[in-house]
Amino acid sequence: MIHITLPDGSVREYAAGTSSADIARSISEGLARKVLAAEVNGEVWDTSRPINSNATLKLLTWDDKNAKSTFWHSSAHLMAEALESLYPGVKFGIGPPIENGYYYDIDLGGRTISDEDLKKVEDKMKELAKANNVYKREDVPKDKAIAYFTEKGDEYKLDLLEGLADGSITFYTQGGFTDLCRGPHIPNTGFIKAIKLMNIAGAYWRGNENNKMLTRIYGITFPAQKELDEYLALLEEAKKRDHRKLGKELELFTFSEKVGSGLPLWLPKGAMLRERLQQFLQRAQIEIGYLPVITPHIGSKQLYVTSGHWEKYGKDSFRPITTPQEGEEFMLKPMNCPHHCEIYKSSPRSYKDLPLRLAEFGTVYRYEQSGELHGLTRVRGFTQDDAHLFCMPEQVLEEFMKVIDLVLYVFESLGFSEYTAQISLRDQEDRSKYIGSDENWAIAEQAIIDAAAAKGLKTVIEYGEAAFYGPKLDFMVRDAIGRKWQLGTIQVDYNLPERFELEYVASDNTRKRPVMIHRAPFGSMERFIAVLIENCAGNFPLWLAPLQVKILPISDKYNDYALELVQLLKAADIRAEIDDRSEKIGRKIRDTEMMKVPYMLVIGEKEMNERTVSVRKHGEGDKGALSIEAFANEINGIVKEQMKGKKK
RNA sequence: GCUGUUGUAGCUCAGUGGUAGAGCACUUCCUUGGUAAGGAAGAGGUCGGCAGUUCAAUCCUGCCUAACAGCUCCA
Repeated sequence: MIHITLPDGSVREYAAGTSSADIARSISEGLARKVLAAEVNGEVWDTSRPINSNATLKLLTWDDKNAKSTFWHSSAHLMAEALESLYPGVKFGIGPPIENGYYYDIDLGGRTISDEDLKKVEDKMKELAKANNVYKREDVPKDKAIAYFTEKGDEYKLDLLEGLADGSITFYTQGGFTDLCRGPHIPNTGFIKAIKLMNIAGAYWRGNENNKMLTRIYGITFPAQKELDEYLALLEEAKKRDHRKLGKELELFTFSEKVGSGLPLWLPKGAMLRERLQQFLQRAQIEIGYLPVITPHIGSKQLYVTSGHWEKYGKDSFRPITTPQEGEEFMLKPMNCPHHCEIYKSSPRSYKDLPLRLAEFGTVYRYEQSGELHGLTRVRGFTQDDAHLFCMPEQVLEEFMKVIDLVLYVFESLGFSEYTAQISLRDQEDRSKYIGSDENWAIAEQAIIDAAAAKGLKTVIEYGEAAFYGPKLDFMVRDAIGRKWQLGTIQVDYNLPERFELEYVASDNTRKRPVMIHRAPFGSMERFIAVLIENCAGNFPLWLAPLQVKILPISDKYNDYALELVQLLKAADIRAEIDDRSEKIGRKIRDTEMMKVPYMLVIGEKEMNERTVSVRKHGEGDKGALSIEAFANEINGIVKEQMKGKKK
């Protein structure tokens, strides 16, 4: 007999060789029908796999992350089976589960597949799913495995087999399809009730652009139709919130082919929003000792040779521009730090001056590959809410923690309550892509880990994600519909001070090297606003709304009173406009609602005579009449409340 | 950058080997209407750009460009 420990701590006794499916059945039939996989001693297994010794067991159902992965991985096999039956001779790369669904990379051998074909594949999958085919696991010796895929002519699987040791190779078979796979899988295809193939894309074999490009088909499946419907509804919602769509509709920003791709043009409403944000952060920063500086948009190429950026990114940057007479080379600045280093050097620094915190909303230009450009989240010209903190080594930890406080304050103020922090460290194998001494890297990495721990951040560590000059702490926020975005960043840098030979005079009158911290709570104004738009679906909080109040006269007769109101509200620091078109009130309301203006004031005979306003709130409707003063006070009160704790 | 898809009026989109259409927006006029689209008329396009095939190209072919999806990249 063996002892099985369940998550609640209870221990049950079973015969050796009992499978987790059997155990599930022994608990309840209902549970058995829902179990997709099992976590045995922390490892995910097929439910049919016999357990031969004492173990801890967690039965995994759909709501478990690992169960979903297993489910989607099995779905990838199902899709492969469908593809093989529809397109004989098709070869398979890899078919893993991903965050939402799965994909399979396939080589169609010169054939192409269209969106219409996907429907056929989908139908075939549904048909095969209904057959309730069992996923059968089989240990296969390496030579047999090689023989199988040689016979099949699948060079990709053979390529994969090369990296696998004999004795560790398993095949899974369901229906008529056999695949090289380490598993695990769900019990049978019948669990897959709802299937949707999402899209087709190209992907290089093993992600290397020198290799052949395979066709990648993305799909998602669910154990019930209802869940698929919900997922598709979520996608619809995401589409509605897409900042590119809302940015156009709400007249926030635009792009012009003539100006150039990746170069956003901020329209008046977008600029208003952006300036509100900038002012908000700038005030917060001044309060905690930051000093605003301003530097030009270009800098001598020598500046970037010194910084190391030329060597590292020179060939991927916009080409230098030259002076006509002397041929002197200048770069569009790809970052602000070298300029700030020179500001540091503009005068001798004493330990008493440190930390020196230089802040600039600095616009930078980076050549991003054409295929990378995406709305406001990836552009070629953008403004960083940048600052560089020059401090003594012993101040790093405290400064770093203060920055974390600032970042969290910014997130909270803007409604991002769910965030995670990623500590990005050096690649442990390949250190050639980084500059700077091992010793300084070790110190910097430790400082970040300590600061994050001291602030109680929940963090994940990613190796190989560091910048070339230093480790980072990146903040990822989760938006209203669950998508993750990288925003703020904090980076420790021992390298630039070295390259720029920055110094300060210490208390013992020796010259010492300061440490730099780069940080940007928003990251970039562009990306942050993109995420903000999607998070609030364009319904900005009142303090940020480009236009706060639209005044809607019932007819032309009340335009004068409406204009007077605009002046009164503006005097009260409220952003107001009039809609003086000769349209009916219903039309004016509709148009204003569509523009997501927080407040509408309906003005007619009654309001003019009584010197009141009829308040209508966006998305809520008629709120009744108020005196002008009462309304202005309400607006200012709400803004004040929203700004509470915010440094205004 | 790579693969695929797309590019028609300010916006959303029909359409055809014989030099183009809708709705909304816009302009003017009528309407002065009380909480999500009042009516009429008008104006607006070298059908993304450049070549080629053709008697004839917005439509077919090639190249370029931009957007979209994904890959790769991101100081």
